[in-house]
Amino acid sequence: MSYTYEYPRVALTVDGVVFGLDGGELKVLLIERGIAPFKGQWALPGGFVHENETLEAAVARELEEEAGLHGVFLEQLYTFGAVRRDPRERIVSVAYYALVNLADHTTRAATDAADARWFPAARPPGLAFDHAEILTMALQRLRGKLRYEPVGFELLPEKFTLTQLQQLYESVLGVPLDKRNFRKKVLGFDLLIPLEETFRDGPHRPAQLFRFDPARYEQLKQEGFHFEL
Amino acid sequence: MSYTYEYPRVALTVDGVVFGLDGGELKVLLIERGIAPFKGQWALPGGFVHENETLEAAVARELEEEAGLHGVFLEQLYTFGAVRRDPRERIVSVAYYALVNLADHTTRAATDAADARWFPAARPPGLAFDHAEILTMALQRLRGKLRYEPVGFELLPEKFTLTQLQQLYESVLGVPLDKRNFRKKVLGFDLLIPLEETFRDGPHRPAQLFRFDPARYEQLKQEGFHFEL
DNA sequence: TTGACAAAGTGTAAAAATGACACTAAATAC
DNA sequence: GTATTTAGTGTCATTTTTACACTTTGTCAA
Repeated sequence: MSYTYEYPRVALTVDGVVFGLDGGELKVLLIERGIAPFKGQWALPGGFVHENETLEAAVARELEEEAGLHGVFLEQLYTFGAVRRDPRERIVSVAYYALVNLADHTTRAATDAADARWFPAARPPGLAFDHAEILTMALQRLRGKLRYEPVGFELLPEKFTLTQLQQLYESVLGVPLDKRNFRKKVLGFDLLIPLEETFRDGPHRPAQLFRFDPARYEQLKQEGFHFEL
Repeated sequence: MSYTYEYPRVALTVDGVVFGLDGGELKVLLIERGIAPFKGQWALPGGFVHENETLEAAVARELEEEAGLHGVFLEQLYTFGAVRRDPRERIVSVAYYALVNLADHTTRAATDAADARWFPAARPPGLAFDHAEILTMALQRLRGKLRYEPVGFELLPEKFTLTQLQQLYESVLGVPLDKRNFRKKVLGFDLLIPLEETFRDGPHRPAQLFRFDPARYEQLKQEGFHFEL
C-alpha cells in the first residue's frame, strides 16, 4: 500500500517526556532503540501520528504501546522542526511532557519487554536525535509550571504528606525551601484537604496525609485566583 | 509531479498571529481568503511547510509573501491537531505569534494587493477554520509573556515614552495602572536608556524618550534576574 | 519503662514589596 | 500672559515575604 500526494509532505511524529518522582529524585522514562539510526541508544518514547487521531491521542497511544502507561497527565511542550533533526528524512515532532505517579506506574514500564527505564532527569544518558534538547526544554517547562500551576500533585500519590510535597518542589526547582513558610503558603491556598489518615514511616512522629482538591482549584481559578509558589 | 510514501502523511502548515499596536489598541493582521473553503472570510496568514525550511522559516516566508512583513519577532505558540480542523483533509498546523511595530510595517500590509488588514485583536471578524481559537490562545500567551518577559518593546517604535509603554500594558492586559508606580517599577529594572531626545505631541510638556537595552537584559538574566511587571 | 532518636508540626517579628494618592513642570495656542 | 494638556515626581500605610528554634509524637533498644 502506498500514498501519493501532489506536493512533498514532511513526516509528523510525537514524542513524550515522561517525568516521575522516585524517592525525591525526578526521573525521566527512556526507551532503548532497537533499530538504526541510533540503535542501542536511549530515546524518548514516540512515533508517527495516525491520520485519524489527535496529537494528544497519538502520544497517549505511544506511551501505552511502548511503556504500558495510560491515563497520565499530558501537556504539549513544543514542536521541533529543525531540518536535519532526523538523519533519514525530514521529520517534525510535536513534543509533550507527561507527569506520572511512579508508585502506580513503575512496574509495568520497568518490566516491559521493550527496554524502557527510568533515568535521573538531570543526568540522562546520551540521547538519540535532538532528544537531549527536548528533555532540557521539558525540564524548564516543568519548573515553570510547578511555580505557577498546581501540577506537582500529578507526580505524587493521591495521598501525600506536606514533607513529600516540599521535597518534590525542592528537588525539581533545585532550591531548599523553609519548612514553616512552605506549609503556611501551601495550606493558605486552601487547596489541600487534610485526611483522617496519617503516614507512618520509621521511628518518629507520623505525618498528616492530604489530598489535592481539583474542584476547589477550578472554583478559585474562576474567581481570579492565581496559584504561585 | 507527485510524491509517494509508504504510510499516509498528515499535511503540515504554519499559521502566524501577527500583533501590532495602533493608537493604543492591539490589532491583529488577517488575510481575506480568495478560495474555498471559507472563501471571502478572514483568516490568519499561513501555509504549507516546505521540505527544506524550519517551521520558523516557513512562518517568516508566509508573512513576507502574504503581508510584506519581514524581520519580525516570532515565537512558537502551539500546535493545533484536531482531526477535523480543516474540512478538506487532515492538516496539523504549528501556530506562531509575531509582534511588529506598526509604525514601520503598516504601509506594506495595508496596501498589499492580497487583502490583508489589521483588526482589533479583541473583536476580530468571524474567522476561518479554528483560527478564532488560535487567536484567543495567542492573546492569552501575549498577556503572559508581557508580564514575565520584556517583549512589549517589540510592539513599540525603537524610541518610546513611558506613557506609550504604560498604555501598551494597560491595553493588552486590560487593566489601568498607576502612573507613578508603573514608572518606579519599570525604571527600577534599569533596562531603559533615557535618550537626549524628547517627544513633542501637542500643546503640553514633551516626554522623555527611552529605548530598551537588550544587552543589559541578557546580562541581568544571566545573573538570575527575573523580569515581572 | 524509660530514654534516645527522628521527623512532624507550629508562631513571631523584621524587612521588603506593593498600592494608594495629588501636586508641580513644561510646552502650545489663543 | 493665561488657559490647557500631558509629563513627571515622593511618601506613607498595608501586605507580603523572609528568617529563625523549639515542642510533639511516634518507634526502638537498652
